Amino acid sequence: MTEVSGDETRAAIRRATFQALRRHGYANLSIAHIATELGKSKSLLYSYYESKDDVLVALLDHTIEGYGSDPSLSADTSIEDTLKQFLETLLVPPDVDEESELIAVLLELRVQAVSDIAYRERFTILDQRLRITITDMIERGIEAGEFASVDATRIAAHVVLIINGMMLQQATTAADASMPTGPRQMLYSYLDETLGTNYVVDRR
Amino acid sequence: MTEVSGDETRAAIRRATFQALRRHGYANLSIAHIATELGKSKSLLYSYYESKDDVLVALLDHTIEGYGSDPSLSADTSIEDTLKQFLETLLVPPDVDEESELIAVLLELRVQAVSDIAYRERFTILDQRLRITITDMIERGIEAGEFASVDATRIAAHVVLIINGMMLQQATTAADASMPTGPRQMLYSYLDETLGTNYVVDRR
DNA sequence: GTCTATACCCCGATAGAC
DNA sequence: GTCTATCGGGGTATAGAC
Repeated sequence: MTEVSGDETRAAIRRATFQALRRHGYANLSIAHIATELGKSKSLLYSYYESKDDVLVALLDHTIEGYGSDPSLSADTSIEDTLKQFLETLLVPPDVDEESELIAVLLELRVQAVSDIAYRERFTILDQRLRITITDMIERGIEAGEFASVDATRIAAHVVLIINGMMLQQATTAADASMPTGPRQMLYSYLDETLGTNYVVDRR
Repeated sequence: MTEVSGDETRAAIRRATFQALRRHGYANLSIAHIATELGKSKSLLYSYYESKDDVLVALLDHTIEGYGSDPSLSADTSIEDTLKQFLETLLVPPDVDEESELIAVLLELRVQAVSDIAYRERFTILDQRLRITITDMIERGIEAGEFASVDATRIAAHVVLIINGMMLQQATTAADASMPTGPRQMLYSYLDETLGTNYVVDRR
């Protein structure tokens, strides 16, 4: 089918755009760079997308589509583990390709929201979705008696705030010996203290 | 003196660059835009700076120079108030010009650190400085018996994490009714609970 | 110190062949 | 579906007059 082939090409273009973004950064990203990464000519891109902006938005939409969706584990897994695993996928997302530099790319795209309304809408919804998912998990944990009886909405908003801070710091600062502990430990300690659980984290 | 005049021109160029950044965003910022904002010709900029990048870095250095320095209030002010006022200046910085959109500009510059080592170094140091300043304040508060006896270094790192998250959210998402409370309240509640103080915030 | 003019390059996008 | 060739425009940076 032509459609399938078209979809595959679109997927290939997205991957190429992702790689080009990693290599050159948003500021220096050009159609030529994407085409080189794709191994095809520039003009081919215009058979699938109307403009450069169109390509970028398609990448963004595809990237945040699955990002931050509830992993919904089997029923015998504790809510604590489910929450923990969920947060891990946010901070160290499953490999998109070889290297998991998704956070850096996502951040570069996100900052376009400062001037671009289309981007702003998408990240507003993304944060919202994250807060709702985490709120639900905490509430389930409270009902199950696993967590202390806290204001789930408030905690979830705080967690999303921390996650965003972590992404920004992780992508824009060098490793810093002055940090008392890794940012991921800080998030887990916070949850530990707030929810009354005891997160054990695998160090990296 | 020619030097003084030169410094004044440099300052004017920084202000023009700041305004141009606000109006066009980092991605669309050009020498021509800066010159228009300055009310002078493009080539004049090259009498004061070697390149466009040079202009941007100069703006960055000047901006973060004063940013996050201890306000060091008079001795009769409580440490709680000093800390509170300090955090306020970070989140709603003193007017640079008319509109205080410094956070958006600072964020756009910061994200260049994803690909640019010069930027990364500067923001690593900035975060470091912030953590140290806040750690000192908390420790002074503990010594004075104003705060509970907590791990100041850890709390400070957490606060910087939250501040960075707030900046990112504030600049890249629309106002969101699903938020339980403003992000500033969330920061103050966190400090309240952690330090055992009782922050009262002026709502906006 | 500040200008005009211009060199030179790269970019996004299109036309049209195969 | 994919290519080569090319157009028009805007970008950074420089030369040289005033």
